[in-house]
Amino acid sequence: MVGKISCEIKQRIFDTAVKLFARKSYGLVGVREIAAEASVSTSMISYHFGGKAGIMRAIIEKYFGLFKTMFNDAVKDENSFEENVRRFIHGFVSLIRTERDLSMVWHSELNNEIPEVSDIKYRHQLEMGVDANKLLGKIGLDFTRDIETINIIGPILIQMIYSHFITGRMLEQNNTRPEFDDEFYNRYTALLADICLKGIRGVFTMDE
Amino acid sequence: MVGKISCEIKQRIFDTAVKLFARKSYGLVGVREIAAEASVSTSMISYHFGGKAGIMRAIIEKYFGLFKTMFNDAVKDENSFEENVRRFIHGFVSLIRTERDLSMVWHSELNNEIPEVSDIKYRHQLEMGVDANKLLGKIGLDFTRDIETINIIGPILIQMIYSHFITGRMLEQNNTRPEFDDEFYNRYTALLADICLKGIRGVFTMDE
Amino acid sequence: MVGKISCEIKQRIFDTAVKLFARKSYGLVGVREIAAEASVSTSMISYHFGGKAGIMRAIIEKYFGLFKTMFNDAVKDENSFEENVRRFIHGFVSLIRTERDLSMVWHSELNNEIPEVSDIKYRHQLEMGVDANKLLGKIGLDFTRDIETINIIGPILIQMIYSHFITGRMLEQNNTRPEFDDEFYNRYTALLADICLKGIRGVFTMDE
Amino acid sequence: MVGKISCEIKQRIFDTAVKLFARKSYGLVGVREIAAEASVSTSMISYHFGGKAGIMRAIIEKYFGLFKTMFNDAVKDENSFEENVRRFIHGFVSLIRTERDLSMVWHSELNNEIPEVSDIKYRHQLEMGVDANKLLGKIGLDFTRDIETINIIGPILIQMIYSHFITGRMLEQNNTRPEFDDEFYNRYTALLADICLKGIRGVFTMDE
DNA sequence: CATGAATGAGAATTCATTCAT
DNA sequence: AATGAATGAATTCTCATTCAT
Repeated sequence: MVGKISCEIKQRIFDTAVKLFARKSYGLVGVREIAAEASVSTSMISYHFGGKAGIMRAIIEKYFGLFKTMFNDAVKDENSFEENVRRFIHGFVSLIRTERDLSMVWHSELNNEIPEVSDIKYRHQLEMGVDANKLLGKIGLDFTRDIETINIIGPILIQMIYSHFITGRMLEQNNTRPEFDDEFYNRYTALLADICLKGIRGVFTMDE
Repeated sequence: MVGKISCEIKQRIFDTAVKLFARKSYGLVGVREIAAEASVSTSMISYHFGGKAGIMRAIIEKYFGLFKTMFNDAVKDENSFEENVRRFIHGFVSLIRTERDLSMVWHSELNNEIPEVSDIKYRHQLEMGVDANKLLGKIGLDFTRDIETINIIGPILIQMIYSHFITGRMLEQNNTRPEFDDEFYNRYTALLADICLKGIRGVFTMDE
Repeated sequence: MVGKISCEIKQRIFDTAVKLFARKSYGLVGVREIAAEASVSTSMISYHFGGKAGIMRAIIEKYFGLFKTMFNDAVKDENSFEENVRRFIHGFVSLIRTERDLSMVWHSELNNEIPEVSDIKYRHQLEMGVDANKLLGKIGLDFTRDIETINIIGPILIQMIYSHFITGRMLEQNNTRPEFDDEFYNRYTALLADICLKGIRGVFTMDE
Repeated sequence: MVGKISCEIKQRIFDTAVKLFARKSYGLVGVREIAAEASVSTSMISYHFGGKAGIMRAIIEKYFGLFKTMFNDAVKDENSFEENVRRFIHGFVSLIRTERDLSMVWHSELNNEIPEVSDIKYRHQLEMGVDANKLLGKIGLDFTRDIETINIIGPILIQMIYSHFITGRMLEQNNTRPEFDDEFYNRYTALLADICLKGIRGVFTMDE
């Protein structure tokens, strides 16, 4: 089973690596650091994952599995476009919150050229394109004609949803230290959906 | 002047580093690689930038200077909110296109913990918050009351604008290899502005 | 019995190790590689041979046992010098052909300093000196007086016989890919004996 | 220039590696050991030779250059076959004596599969075949018809000449510790030539 | 200004072996 | 008898930096 991790040590390495990669990026984290933080011997990384890149592969597989499950739970043919958008955004935000480090690693390594990993990245990205079409198709787009628009809007959606988390640490470092609780994320999710459906100004006309 | 690089070798190092960092991330690029690609001796990096991190500092300074210039050119008090949004998006897209590698480095290193660089990152991020407020203030937001919304919408805007470039390489690898010319970026800019102002569906009601 | 291996797994490890050592040398083959190729667990090597060096010891013991048997079968007091030389060469070539990998390992590790193995190597080399004397003594040499000549000719004989096998792989890689069948080895054996008995030119005066 | 080594440290690494490889084989010697014995930093090996295998490549190149020079000095078209054989043997023995470790490394790695080095080994072996033909051609061999014989006798010659050095250390370890001086090597060279020209028994009929 | 040899710390990985099962 | 997870030492190699020239 993809992403299934049986051994306890293997899991600890995986979790630690995800945490460190999220904070410092793949290239700036060493296997010694992961091993030390996970309290295992360095050789265990090669033993269980076949090397540092192997952890990255596992991370991408794991993330994609979660994304797919989330997507299939959220987006249904029988729903309206608006409902699908809201449910997708909600599901995506929940996924990022639940697996924040994992999600951030996936996102920040999107653009990194790591040869050993590029094959599975490529495969998953193709599948995400199919998903995007399924979501946006409801709006009445013709995939063959409007492929450019789909290829633009899909990424926009993803980046919008991620936006808070990308700048999250930055805000945490600043003097304004807001609390990011369930309440906040409800507002965040609603805001995203409103912008998608009505534009920025729509957010405020609705509020007032 | 900020970001001004006088010496020709220094400039070559800078440009090469930007190109490589954009492709492979800061942590995965070594000084030897930069020096070789720039056809200079490795010691020149320490000499001109005081080390690898020094290049990163220069990159961030340079990017921020360009951003600030762009912002001040685009966003004016005398313009309407809609006009400011459109001009900002246009200016931002143009900046990213003109200095694509530089922009990608800035963006992808946003979340990376590089101790030697974190101080200037922090300072600049604060200033961008001020800018965001200036842009969104036109919509009638009260900075003191709606700070959360501003802190959410600002990043959303940035990520939306970046979205195409983040997934750009991915698209280039896929079988669909669209041409990204001026025409395309006009459509892209308009699309972004429309989504901001009217929501996703608004994009299509306008088209038809 | 020396060299006798009872357990089936132990035998598989031994054979695989011989094969790999012959191809890549003792120092360049790891226990993991042997275990994998033999489809056994790595720990079996320590279990059955007490470690990697233990395999080498077993190899040397095995080879020496075969050599001794061959020698005693080939060289008899009642034979003439010429007959003994021819029979010895024939037996030696047959031995190398039958146990080619084993023979190559023995030969190529002749000069390698492997501390854990040097004691048995030393003991066997002494015995081979005795054998050489027995063979060459027939020619009328006085062991006590002509020991230097014996110590020279013995090794010469061995290296001559091995010569084809040492350069065998080289020839196989070259464009000329001769077939090495029984016919060939008959010619090879005769040629060796002729050189020993008559010199290089003698080979050709006989042919014509 | 092939084999030319300018830097003093590079030379020290080379010499030390040759010494250690000769004693323990390529696979059993580590770069740390070489560096320590040569009193240089470990990284110098990668710096100057591009890695451990690079030393091996340099060794093979160096040896082949010396061999070629020796061969061209010794074997002349105007000489008789016998003279060429004697001069070749003499030159070869001198070469091995002068560059004993180098020669032993070349010889003992003949059969080792070191992927990074196999290309140059292959190239040199081809050229040695050409040399062998030149030497033996004088005896009246037809290269196209007698290629098999040449391919057999060439290696035999090499192994005969090497034989003393291959078993040399062995003899040194034994209780009989003969002195190997110029006198000895004169006898050794003559013996080899006599065997080549007259066979083993010829050695003694001449002596007596 | 610019070089490139040199460094030592640190990188990832592989090693042979052990040990609980 | 056999396994395979686990280890820690040792492997080769790369790192960013320094320094004499």
